[in-house]
Amino acid sequence: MPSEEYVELVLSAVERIPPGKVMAYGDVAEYVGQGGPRQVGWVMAHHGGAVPWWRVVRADGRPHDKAGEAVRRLRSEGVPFRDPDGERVDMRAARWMPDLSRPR
DNA sequence: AGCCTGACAGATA
DNA sequence: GTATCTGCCAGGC
Repeated sequence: MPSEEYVELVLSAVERIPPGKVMAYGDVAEYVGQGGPRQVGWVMAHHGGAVPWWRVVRADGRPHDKAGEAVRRLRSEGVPFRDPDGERVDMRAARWMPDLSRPR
């Protein structure tokens, strides 16, 4: 079980993702500098309700909630999809990383 | 220790 | 394009 501090790091990173953009689990892990994609997944599974969880997707662009609420929200934010079905986000265009030079 | 599981990722076939 | 496998990190049994 990750420390509370780790949980906070992950959640704060997710909170910074602007509408219309997304981050992969691995991206979040890289940003917080510890753990891995699966740890981020753990955090989201247990504390995701408090943050814009739908902006965290798999590296291949598939949202966790396939064809469900995530896709609906992402579409309404203008996130580009590779296919009309909304199966996969266009990561090339929608991928985002926090501005390291301007933390907080 | 050994094996299994998971909101994952990358490589390979 | 899909399907599998292996690696990854942390935890549960």
